[in-house]
Amino acid sequence: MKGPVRMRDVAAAAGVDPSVVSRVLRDDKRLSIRPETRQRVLDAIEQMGYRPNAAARTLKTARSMAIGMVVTDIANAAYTEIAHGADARAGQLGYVLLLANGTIEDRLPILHGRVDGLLYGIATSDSPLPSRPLQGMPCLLVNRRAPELGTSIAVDDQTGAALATRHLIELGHRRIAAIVGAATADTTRRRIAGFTDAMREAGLDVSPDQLVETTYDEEGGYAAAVQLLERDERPTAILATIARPAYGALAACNTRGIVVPDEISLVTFDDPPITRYLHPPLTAVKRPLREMGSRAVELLLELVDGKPVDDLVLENCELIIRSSTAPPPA
Amino acid sequence: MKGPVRMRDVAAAAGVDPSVVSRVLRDDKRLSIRPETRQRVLDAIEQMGYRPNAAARTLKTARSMAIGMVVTDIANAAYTEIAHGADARAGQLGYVLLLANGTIEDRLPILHGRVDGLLYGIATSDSPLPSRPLQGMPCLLVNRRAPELGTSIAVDDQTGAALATRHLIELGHRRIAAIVGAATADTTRRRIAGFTDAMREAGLDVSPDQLVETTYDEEGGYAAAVQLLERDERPTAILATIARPAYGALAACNTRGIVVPDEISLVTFDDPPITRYLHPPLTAVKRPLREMGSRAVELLLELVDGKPVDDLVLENCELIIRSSTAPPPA
DNA sequence: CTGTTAGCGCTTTCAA
DNA sequence: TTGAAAGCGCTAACAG
Repeated sequence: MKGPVRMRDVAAAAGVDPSVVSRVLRDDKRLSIRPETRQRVLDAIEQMGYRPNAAARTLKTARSMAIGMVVTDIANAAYTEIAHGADARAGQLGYVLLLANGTIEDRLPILHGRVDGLLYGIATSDSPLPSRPLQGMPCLLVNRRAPELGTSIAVDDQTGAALATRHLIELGHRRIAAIVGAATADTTRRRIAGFTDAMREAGLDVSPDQLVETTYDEEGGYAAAVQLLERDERPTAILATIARPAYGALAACNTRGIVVPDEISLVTFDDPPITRYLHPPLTAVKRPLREMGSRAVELLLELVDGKPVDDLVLENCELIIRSSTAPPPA
Repeated sequence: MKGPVRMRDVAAAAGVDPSVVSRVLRDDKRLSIRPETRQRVLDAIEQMGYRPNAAARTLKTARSMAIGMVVTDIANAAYTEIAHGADARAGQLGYVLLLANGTIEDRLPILHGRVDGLLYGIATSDSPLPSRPLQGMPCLLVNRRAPELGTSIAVDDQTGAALATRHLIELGHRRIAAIVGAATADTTRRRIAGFTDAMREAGLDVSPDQLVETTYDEEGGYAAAVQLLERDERPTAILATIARPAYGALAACNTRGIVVPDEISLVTFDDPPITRYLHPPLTAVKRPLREMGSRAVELLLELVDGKPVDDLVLENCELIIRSSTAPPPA
């Protein structure tokens, strides 16, 4: 036997026309077929191990039943979490989710004709944006808002950051610092806004030096924390608004023998399993990332159907209190 | 303008035949064309934002120029690392890597006709195996060996585990325990073999109770470590042969106030960034995961070309010594 | 130097 | 209850 089994081979084996096989396969309502004939077809399919060719079907129907997700860093836990949610929902709706690494600009040409729509994340708002907006491919920006780029889905980072900040204030902290991402990212702006809101609510001022910028890795958070810890008036609490820098910040405290939470409190963003196995387990703002993935798929498919879709912001950030936060030292 | 731009639209705009556009696009050597005509074509493509339809091209050429990678857990850091390496290499070779979540059995039908070949990982060797072996789709098993499943690529876990064990022995440890994965996984067998080899080399016996089985998450490692720590003759060193359980084991020590490495040494497998930001930073067996991804792509493409391919085992595991290992307490 | 032509494997309308 | 036929958008061999 040479080459893959085609529909016509199955048809020949079952003694019917290829179109009949097609309709059996697709469960065509308008097909009336004798049970025995249908069974012959099904048997032939099974026995020959026939698999429909997706390319041919896609070409014919102009629908691939696949959606793509492009992320710049496939190792980023937040995005794999989103992808998880997206994958599950896509499956329920009869679609496959295909994940590709890279920028949407790079991947768009390659994905064109392979997927019906695209979910994409961008690292910071100053990363290169799709210039010619996405050429007829329905696209949804995930985890970030950017009106100029079209529809997006994001979580309410502002409320999330405020939640954490209020928790620290309620514990009695006054000197609170925040470790934040690139100033150009809108997530950074929103998290800073949440932090500032909560501080102001409590009658506390936020001066620029309470905000320390970090890169998106552990190293950046470590450096940022060191800078804070070396100050004359060391903060009694740190809100690390990004996960990996939060781990770096924790390491900085541990390395210098500054006991968390006795001497300083620490809050992180996001809640992968490792969070509760750190030393100490970290209090965290848990963003609804899976839900973001599943809602993203729903919105994208509306877009694919040509329906108008509004930006969506998920409100339900949650604060998970663990042992990295406590009242400030006396 | 309705619908996507097709090749014939470009051709019409440039005043040439579609086949000319095709050949310009593919850089056909045998095409002789006046520079000005080529430029007209290129301009039309650019100006109309034309993107070739992958489905049509795939159907015609019977090559999708995509390879798939199916992993059961997209959040597993080892697989995202492998995917990273695979993606980079695929890109160099003119392919896209598409990542899908699930088992190969589930995904194979859906991917058929979308990709030219498939990389896949399986969780443990007792997870359901593809019964009808993959129906003409070139497949390569990644990160595990399983002769009955066809060609595979893996790392030399045995040497890796031996490397770590010898390090502990050289530090003076004698009572060493290992936390290991499911007995059915061949990686588990190989790591146990490496551990045992190194112990025997040093004239040390390995009794079954020095091997504690864990699930593949932090919780399992935590539980396994607790069990070890509560023994009358507590081990002075633990080789945790899986990353997430290793973090759990560390947490167990930290929680109970058992100081690593002063009171007990700990070695982990794999070396994601977090490893050196834990408390203390962990000594680790670093497997060449990226390389595994890139070599996997190379092998798979040989398979796609119908060439025979032997199983490959990468030898170059590396021991990264950090501060979680030290001589045993006196 | 450029156009014609015949499909790739499948779906779907229409006819028998 | 089933078959015939056209064509999705593209490529590649061959003609001109």
